[in-house]
Amino acid sequence: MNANKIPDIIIGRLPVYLRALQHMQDMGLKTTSSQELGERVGISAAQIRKDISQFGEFGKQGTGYSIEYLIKQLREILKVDRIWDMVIVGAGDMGHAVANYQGFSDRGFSIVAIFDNDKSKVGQKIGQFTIEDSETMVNRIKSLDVKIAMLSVPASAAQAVADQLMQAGVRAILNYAPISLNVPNNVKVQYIDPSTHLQRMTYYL
Amino acid sequence: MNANKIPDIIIGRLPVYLRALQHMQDMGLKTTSSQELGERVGISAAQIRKDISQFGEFGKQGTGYSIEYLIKQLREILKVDRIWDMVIVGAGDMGHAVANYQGFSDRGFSIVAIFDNDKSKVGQKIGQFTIEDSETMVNRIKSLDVKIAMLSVPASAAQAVADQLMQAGVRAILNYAPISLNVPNNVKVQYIDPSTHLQRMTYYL
DNA sequence: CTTATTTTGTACAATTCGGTACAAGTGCTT
DNA sequence: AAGCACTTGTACCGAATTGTACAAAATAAG
Repeated sequence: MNANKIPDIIIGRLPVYLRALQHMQDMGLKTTSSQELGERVGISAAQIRKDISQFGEFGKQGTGYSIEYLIKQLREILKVDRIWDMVIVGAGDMGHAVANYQGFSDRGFSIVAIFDNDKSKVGQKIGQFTIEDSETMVNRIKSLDVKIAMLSVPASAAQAVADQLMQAGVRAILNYAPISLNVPNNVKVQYIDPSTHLQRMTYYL
Repeated sequence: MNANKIPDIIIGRLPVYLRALQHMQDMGLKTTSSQELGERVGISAAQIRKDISQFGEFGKQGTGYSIEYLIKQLREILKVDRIWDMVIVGAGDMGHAVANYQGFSDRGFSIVAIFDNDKSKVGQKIGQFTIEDSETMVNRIKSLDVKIAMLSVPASAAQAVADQLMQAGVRAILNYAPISLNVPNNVKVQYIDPSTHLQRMTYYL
């Protein structure tokens, strides 16, 4: 792996490649080519080859890539060759749906705690989790040494909660609240706002 | 407004600007500058000016932009100066959460029907909606003339359902299933896969 | 009325990104 | 063992995107 600075945009495509490769592996395939992978994910073969070659020579001329090996490499590059603990803040409908989602463990993530500031929710169960009080959140996250949080609180509370999360040592936030967060450079945010995603498409209708 | 082809990447930023502007309006602000807006959304002021100026001269030197006017313009550009009907396919946890989400109507969208292929769910209520049978989906969507769908079925079913949706005339799909969809050029897809979003951040941790 | 301050829209420059094309390696067939 | 089909990794180039800088317009202050 080069010590070069890899562009964000490339890093952003790797999880898509990884997801497609795992799907192919589940279907029993052993090898693939940049051509085939490209058709699956809707990206040109050359782009995929160039992206992957940023990190090493993982393919073999004439035969393509070993799916198992490429998955292993991508998981290492993306640091999901391990399990990351996460917390959820906000136990509304979205918090519930995310907490019940079964798709995290296969992809490198595990929920370890859920918080809400509504005292009437505290103590209730979501699956195997018990909703904890937001007031205890910062210390709890510190003691669990959690670096990733999913934020599913109302927009009006999102920045304040994000500030608390950062104070607790969180470095990556998946933000379901429909508002842009202000964070320093060493904290990453990804946004999931269905209305924003939809508005990106209506222009073309 | 120029008839020029506007790059996707610019269209993608407009909903973020719009969301921030609506937030500012809710706070009672009347005008803003590219500087202020940029700080809010984490994009350079010059970038914002250039993006907006693609569509016309909406600002005034010395004072900036009227928030109300700019919102109006952006809503027209993005075609959310109207209400788009949408359907949800898949009434699992995520389908439920999306169906109960209250944030669509303010932003140009309205859910009109929910489908599932599980006969035991058909007829059950989610909020004011009754889950309908997938078998009736294509004709129902055609008769409702719906162009936008949210896809919250398992990955294994997603492509087949997407094909049905397109057959029914759907032109924009918000895909919650963790798989890349194969669609023709005249159909738009946006992806919401929390694991993929998370994997985009772990690289930097 | 004049001057200082703010802010837009855009010309120009720099950088980043993606596509094209191909040498070279691999395996298969004959 | 020679020829063929396939595929990678990369050099090169053009396109797309972003940053810099500033003229011009609007307002505010004195």
